[in-house]
Amino acid sequence: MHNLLHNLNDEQLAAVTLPAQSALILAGAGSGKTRVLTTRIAWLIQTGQVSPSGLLAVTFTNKAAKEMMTRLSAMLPINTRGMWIGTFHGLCNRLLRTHHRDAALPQTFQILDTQDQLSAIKRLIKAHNVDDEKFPPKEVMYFINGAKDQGLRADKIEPYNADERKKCELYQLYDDQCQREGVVDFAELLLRTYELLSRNQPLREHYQQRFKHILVDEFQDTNDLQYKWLKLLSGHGERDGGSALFAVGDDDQSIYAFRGANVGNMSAFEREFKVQNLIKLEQNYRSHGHILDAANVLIANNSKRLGKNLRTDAGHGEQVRVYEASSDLAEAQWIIEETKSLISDGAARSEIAVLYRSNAQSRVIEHALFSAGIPYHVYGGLRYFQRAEVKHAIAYLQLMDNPHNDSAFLRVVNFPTRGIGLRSIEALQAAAEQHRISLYAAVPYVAGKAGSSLGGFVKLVEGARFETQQMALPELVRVVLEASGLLTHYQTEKEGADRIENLEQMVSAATQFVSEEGYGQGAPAHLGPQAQAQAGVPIVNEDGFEILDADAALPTVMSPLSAFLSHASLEAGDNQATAGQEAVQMMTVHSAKGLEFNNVFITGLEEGLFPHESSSREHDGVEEERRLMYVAITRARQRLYMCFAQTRMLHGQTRYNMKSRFFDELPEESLKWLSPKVQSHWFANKKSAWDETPLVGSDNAIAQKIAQKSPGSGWRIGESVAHGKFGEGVIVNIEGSGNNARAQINFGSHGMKVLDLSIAKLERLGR
DNA sequence: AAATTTCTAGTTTTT
DNA sequence: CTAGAAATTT
Repeated sequence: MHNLLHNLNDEQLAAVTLPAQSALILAGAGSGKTRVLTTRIAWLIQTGQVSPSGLLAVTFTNKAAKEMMTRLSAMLPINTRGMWIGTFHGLCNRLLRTHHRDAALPQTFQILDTQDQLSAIKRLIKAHNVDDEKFPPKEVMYFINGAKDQGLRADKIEPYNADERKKCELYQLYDDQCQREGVVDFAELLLRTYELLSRNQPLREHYQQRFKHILVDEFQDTNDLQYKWLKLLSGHGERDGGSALFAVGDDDQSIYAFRGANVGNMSAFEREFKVQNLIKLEQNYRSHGHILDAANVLIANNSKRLGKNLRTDAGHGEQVRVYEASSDLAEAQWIIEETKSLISDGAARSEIAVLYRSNAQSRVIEHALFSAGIPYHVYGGLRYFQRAEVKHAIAYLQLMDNPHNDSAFLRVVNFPTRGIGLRSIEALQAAAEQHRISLYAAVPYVAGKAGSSLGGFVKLVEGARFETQQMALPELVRVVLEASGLLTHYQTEKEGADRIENLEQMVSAATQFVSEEGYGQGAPAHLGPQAQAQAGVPIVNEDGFEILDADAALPTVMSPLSAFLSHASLEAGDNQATAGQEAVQMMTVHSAKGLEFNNVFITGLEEGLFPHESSSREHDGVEEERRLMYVAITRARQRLYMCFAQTRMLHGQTRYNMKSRFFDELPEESLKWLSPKVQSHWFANKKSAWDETPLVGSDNAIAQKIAQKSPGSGWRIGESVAHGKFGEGVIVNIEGSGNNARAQINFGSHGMKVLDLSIAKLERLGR
């Protein structure tokens, strides 16, 4: 038994072997968080404290869930497939499929991804003649999702003003529309499950008693609804004790507030669950000392922290290399040079990561890497199931499984084109609106030519369903690709080769899905759970309430087709981990979270970019940016580079930025400035002046000197200056001349100022 | 229905 | 500037 616990440090061991009570594990970057989580599960099972079916492990990404299962399989000889390990959304999907009746959903309900949701809202706004200038669909979507993420239905929101009242109305209409169509969005999966369990006592108690242990990864990323969901499921405040909730997270790596994550859940959890077991994992196994020092010193500038300090046994290692480039192009060029020398020193390309704050920054660097002939891989493009052609194919499959999905209907009713134009659709929408039914169901109500062409489309879908009745999923997919006319369509299109390839790939995706998810290879794709079920034994509880437990994996509650469609929505496919050739890894800092590399470049460290300018407007925005910087730094194992540029093209305009404030928050001794640290003759001269005369006097003297010597003209755009009150800044623009010359200066955190050059006391920071 | 022009927004992302 | 959507023309 104890081999499991081998090689754990004291902190880790303590966390793994905690008693069955609520616990909060503050797991620093690179402290072996996943290891603790999986070993804890293995230990609980191996010591007989809980059976594999008695615990629930929740993650945010499929990748993390898979990783956990893989590691667990390696530790214990158990089948992890049937275990309750998954994402919030995946687990909710499983519960809702099993209890679809109680949740008031059709068994074949479908999941809208963000694109589908947006188009559904656009449709709604149009149908109700709402001004989309005043209520942009995106904004309405954020409003709805934001409300759902807090667990709020439309009728529970107290609108601030008329606009918000309208949004609530739209929210309600949207929910009605989804209900009619038999579709749910991502947030709905969680909210619906939450409501199901809170309203249905026998069901709730069943699952509460079942899950003796609940383990949550990345707890700092939970939103309000997810926290409520966990509280409910753990039976907090209901039964004695409730289940043991084991939360693992790092408040310093909370970087998803913008999508509803609430770090406050960590302290709320500690308080509300009266957590006695708080363990900090502070031993870092990833980074060398200077890198860790930089991270520690930087993050200490944040006020709202639970408090944690990483340490390493690895020794200081190299200093962080800092480079100031004259332009974004020069920055990219420098990255190329350093990358080349890393590679020639034997570094693997895949161990070199270039990180940036926003995607727009990747272009220049990509271009430079391309010109230099260095292979690279950019993370975060379109994912497989998001590609237009794949979404089209999916839409046909969706219609076969649930014809009332209007989003799917509209996507393909005239694609490939079959003479169903705008007027036909409008007639159909009118009929659907009138009878309050789906577009598909409204087809018989449309008369004339439009009616017959629409009828043809319905026949196509029905025909495909009939034809594929006895087929296994991969075969079904192939038939639908043909019958829909998609393959033919792209064959005739000149640039359709890639798209055809993607469509073909769907057959193999289906094959892989069927074998991995445990569907009998030849099982008919349409076959309902009843026909397949050999598991899923009904459970009768004390009240005589019959529950079909969502016990075994999905095959018992879903047809292969439904399951595949859920899979397509919930797991949009990897764009990550294209572990193809050896390539330099390029990604945003956000997507670098959880990864590590021997060599890391953090680029574009400029005020306005990183920290991003919009962060200063948000509550605790700069603290979040600082955490983001902390995440970036802690990705590096051995060598870390930081760089910034004096000028940068952004939105077609040249911008002059100051270096990031984060440089002032890093320990001097851990940094090695490769370019001269903004010192020139002027600066040097100024220094001697400082020595001779008191502060204020010297400032004045220099300002006068400047004013006399070169009234207005001596300054140039892009130049760095310092001001007694506003600190360091960059001249962005100069207007007027002579004694009237005024300069627009970007003082970073102090904002943009326009100063009269003959009056303002400016000193030059040479470049 | 396809091709062309015009407009417009422009952090971060998973499910 | 520039990608992607929307509007407009052919």
